[in-house]
Amino acid sequence: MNQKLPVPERLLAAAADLFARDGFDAVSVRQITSRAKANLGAITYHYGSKEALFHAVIDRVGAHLADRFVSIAAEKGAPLERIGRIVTMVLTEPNLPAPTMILRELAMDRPLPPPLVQMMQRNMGAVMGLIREGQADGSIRHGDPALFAMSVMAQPFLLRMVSRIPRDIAGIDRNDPETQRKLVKHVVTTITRSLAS
Amino acid sequence: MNQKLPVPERLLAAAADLFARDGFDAVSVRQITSRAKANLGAITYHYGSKEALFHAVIDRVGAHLADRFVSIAAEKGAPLERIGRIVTMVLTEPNLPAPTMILRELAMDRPLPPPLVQMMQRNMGAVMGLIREGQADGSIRHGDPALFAMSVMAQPFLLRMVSRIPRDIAGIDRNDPETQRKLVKHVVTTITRSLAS
DNA sequence: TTTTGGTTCATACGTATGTATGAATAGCGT
DNA sequence: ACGCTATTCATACATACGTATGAACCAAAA
Repeated sequence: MNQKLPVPERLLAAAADLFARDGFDAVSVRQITSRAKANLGAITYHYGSKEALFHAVIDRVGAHLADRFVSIAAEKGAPLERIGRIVTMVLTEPNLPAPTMILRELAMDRPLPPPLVQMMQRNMGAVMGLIREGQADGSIRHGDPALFAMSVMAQPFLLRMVSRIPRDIAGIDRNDPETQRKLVKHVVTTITRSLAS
Repeated sequence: MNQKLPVPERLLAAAADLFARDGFDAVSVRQITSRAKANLGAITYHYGSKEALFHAVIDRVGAHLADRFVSIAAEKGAPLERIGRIVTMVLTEPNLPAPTMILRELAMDRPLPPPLVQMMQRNMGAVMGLIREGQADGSIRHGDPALFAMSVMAQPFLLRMVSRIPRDIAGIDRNDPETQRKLVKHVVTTITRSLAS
């Protein structure tokens, strides 16, 4: 890690790595400060608490994902085509901890971190906008845009984690580039077919 | 809780409730034994360790879910129709902690509990069987049954957690029975359309 | 040069953790 | 009634946790 970064940035980066991989409960303050090469008290001093740092991480990775959604949604192309690009991005972007962190937080029975709610709002907004546009031009069938948006995101978010499943069960090896390409094509096709009029 | 149950069963039930809600890391041995009205040492005595108890819980809830999958897959009806029933079951069955626990474990960067792998194997097997049957009779389009099965499960597994998302973002309130029915209909339709030939 | 405020440090604290252990208890079989 | 095994109990242990704190340090401003 770049020692030249100021301590708050190093803490954020270390926390992002560890929280993305292991989740809030399984990561300790000592692990984060050790990885960031900072003092044990640095988290409390700069962020106030472990939880506040966690929210800062969610804000950082969430904003990044939402930016990508909004950015692709604003590109040229048919609505379904742009939805396909968003789905491809979620499935193929290498450093993208947000989907896993979202799923993990959704699976916990505790209040969602506010930055996560904000990010989901932007993501849903971007996808719902595309769906409404497609419904207006007749390329997407009628239905509740919110439900459609949830369905669009379910597959890529979950199938990003397919590499976690033993190969002989998932039937695919996501570390194989050809299989990865096939998976992306499959997901995009499946989503496109379910939305098209 | 039924005090009449033997201690191992009470521990399993208490652990199932707590692990389902909060996940392995956030639940303590003391919380489980307190809820089960058992002694602090009971977990180590009967199960060997906290982790072993966790695996026993996964085995219990995983076997239950897999049984439901296999049972519905074996019913009468067209393959797509039975897939629809499986999806409906996942979305509507009230006491079904397995989907959330699966997602949570998939979102962690640690080895999957063996009982979870076994359960996924049975679930995938049941759904893939239906897909192959549908492809054989021409009702389901050609494609990799494993990929199709993953896609089938992605939406219901994830959309079970929609109630966790603030209503004005998800656009739906799953506590409202009419919205719940609409959600189920939407998911079944979406999946059916994406599979149909 | 001195002062000031931000930052880092080493240490401490109270609380919590999972596991271990020897003693006590209970129930079953002989 | 006795012996044995399973089970439960209360307590202890070593370790770990997040947060707090006063001291030390550093850089910028006066």
